[in-house]
Amino acid sequence: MLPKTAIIEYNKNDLGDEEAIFITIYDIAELAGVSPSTVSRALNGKPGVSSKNRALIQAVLDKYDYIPDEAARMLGKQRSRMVGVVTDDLNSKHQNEAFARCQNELIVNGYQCIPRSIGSEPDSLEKLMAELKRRRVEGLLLFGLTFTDHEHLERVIERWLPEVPVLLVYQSERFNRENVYCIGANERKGFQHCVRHLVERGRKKLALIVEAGRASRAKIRTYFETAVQEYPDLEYRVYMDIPSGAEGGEDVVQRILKDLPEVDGILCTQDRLAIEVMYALKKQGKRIPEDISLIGEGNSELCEVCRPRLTSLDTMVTVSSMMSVRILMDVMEGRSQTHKITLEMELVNRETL
Amino acid sequence: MLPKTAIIEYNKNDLGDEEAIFITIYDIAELAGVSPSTVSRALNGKPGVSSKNRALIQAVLDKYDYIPDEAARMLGKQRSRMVGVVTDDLNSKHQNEAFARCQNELIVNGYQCIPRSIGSEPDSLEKLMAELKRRRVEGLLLFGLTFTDHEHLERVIERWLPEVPVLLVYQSERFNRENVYCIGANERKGFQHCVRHLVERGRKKLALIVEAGRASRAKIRTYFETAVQEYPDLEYRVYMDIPSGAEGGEDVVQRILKDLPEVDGILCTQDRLAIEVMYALKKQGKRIPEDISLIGEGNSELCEVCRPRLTSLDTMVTVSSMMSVRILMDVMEGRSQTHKITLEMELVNRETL
DNA sequence: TTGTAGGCGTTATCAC
DNA sequence: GTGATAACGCCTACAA
Repeated sequence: MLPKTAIIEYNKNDLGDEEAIFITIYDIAELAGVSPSTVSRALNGKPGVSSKNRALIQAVLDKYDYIPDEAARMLGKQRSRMVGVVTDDLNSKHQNEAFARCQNELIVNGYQCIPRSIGSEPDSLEKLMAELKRRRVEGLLLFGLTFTDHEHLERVIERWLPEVPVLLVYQSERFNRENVYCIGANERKGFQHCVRHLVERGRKKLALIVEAGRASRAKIRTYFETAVQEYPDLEYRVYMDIPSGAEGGEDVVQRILKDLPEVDGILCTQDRLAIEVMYALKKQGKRIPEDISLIGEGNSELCEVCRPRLTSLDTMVTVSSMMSVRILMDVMEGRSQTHKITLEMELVNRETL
Repeated sequence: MLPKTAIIEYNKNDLGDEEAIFITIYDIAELAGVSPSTVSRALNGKPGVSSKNRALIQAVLDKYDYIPDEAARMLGKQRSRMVGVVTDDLNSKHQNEAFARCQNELIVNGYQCIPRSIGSEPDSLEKLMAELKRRRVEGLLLFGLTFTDHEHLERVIERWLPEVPVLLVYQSERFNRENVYCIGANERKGFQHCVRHLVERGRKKLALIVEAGRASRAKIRTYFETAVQEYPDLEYRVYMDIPSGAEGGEDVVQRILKDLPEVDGILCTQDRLAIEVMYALKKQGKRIPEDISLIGEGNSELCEVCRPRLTSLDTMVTVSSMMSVRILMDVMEGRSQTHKITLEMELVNRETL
């Protein structure tokens, strides 16, 4: 039925070196004895193709493992169905995982994902956005806590992607631009919550430990301090920029025990560091949680692996990232206009409170 | 100098609803008073443009934040500069991290990354490859240990991407296809190594614990058994498909202590599970490592977080993934033809051997 | 050095 | 239902 030679001829014609040769709808059309437009219609499941032809074309398509060229397709219908996914920290397990999940979700929704990660150089954001514009993204997911200069961010978006929906994940500040959305957790309430729990346990002398490199360091400190100041008889100390390795833990514990020898409640904004602090405290003869309550932040796998198991404030990064694609899709398909979503953090109690 | 109205007119012409309008090299050409081809040459830094024109064009480019359309570009020069990056396990922290790093490395090398992850359905690999062909990938990174049916894999590659270099990461079996490369660790020697270390510690009664869902389960068992059998006076038991949560640990410890009450060396092929085993053993009154030596696999962050710190076999996944992009690039740019790279695993001794 | 014209593989708009 | 024909935006001979 079908002339099997057509493809071979085609290949022979064009084959210069050993370049990969792709067959086109023209080839398919010729093989099926119809016109390219009919093939295109059949390919896209559009009406206006007789079922006889449809079957015939399908047979040829299958036979030659034909796959349409995506670039040509994008150019043809002016539509990329791409969304950019940007993260700001290669080393964050949470973000890497979020990344993987989002990418998957996007594909399920019929979109492609353009993964990027952003360095700390000030113009890298600018470059990134230009790149994304070049690829005609129809949406953008911006993960991360580094984006702290909101005016700058707003300007960059205005310049490069003024029309495409941008979702800021892990960010709870409402933006003014119509095309910018955000989802984040309520840190203020989260820390309030922790302090309240410590107080309810009868803790009076608290310490806050913030790990080095945390972008939201200043805000966190404020949240903690205002929460503590609601209880007049509390004493507290704050320790900023503590490196998160074993040394960092030992060090800060030394300092705390010197400053506040009767410390009985510690809130540490990173699980990894909290665990080091815990071991350092035990080394000093302190019992956890009998003598000192300890709360970490992140609710990571690590909490289950240390002993006692670490009580930790879940910052909802997993939930945020799971929701992010859905939210973006809603916006992109005009189903929703919610510009700001705030999640409540959750204190996951294990054995150290 | 430059007629500022051109763009605005262009926009007016074409603006149906509120679609995003992109300016083209034709617009730039008109604005700069040159031909489109000259703009194209300038854009790509090609010779054959007077420095006067080059500067002029650049000015217009900058002024209008012009960004070329990537789809059109791909279509024009028949080149995608894309490489597919496929992982097989969304939950693997190692893979997610590898993912992020590779993506970054690829961009540094001037390539784009098409991220994918693959499910367990048998035809998902086919679909994936078709998709990648559609996007004209010029290279492929296949991460993962799930790809255990090598003939199938070979057939799929043959069908969809017979010409593009494919690098199998975490895979040490040499393939016959010219376009297939692999990098992986020497598991056989790794396990031999562990057993030898246990023997050197004077351990006589060993247990191997393999976590549930491990694709290479059978091979691992063989490697362990042959290693053990080199020492005639060793006793051993193998426990397969143990779920890696806390319950799994307790359970398997019960079984081991029943089967082999004087067990003094345990090798567990997953850090997480090894740690649960450790805690379960301690609960049974065993001292680690005085009574029982324990070795995990993966050398993950968890090893540092438990007490005693877990000695673990590093499977070189981090190194493999760091190297993978470089290797693929070497192949793609014709610098190398090494089809198989094998890394030696490393036993990282902490406190449980 | 510059411009013209044709091609890349699709989709979309029309006639028929 | 079908098939020319013209976009889509860029690249690249080839000609000037």
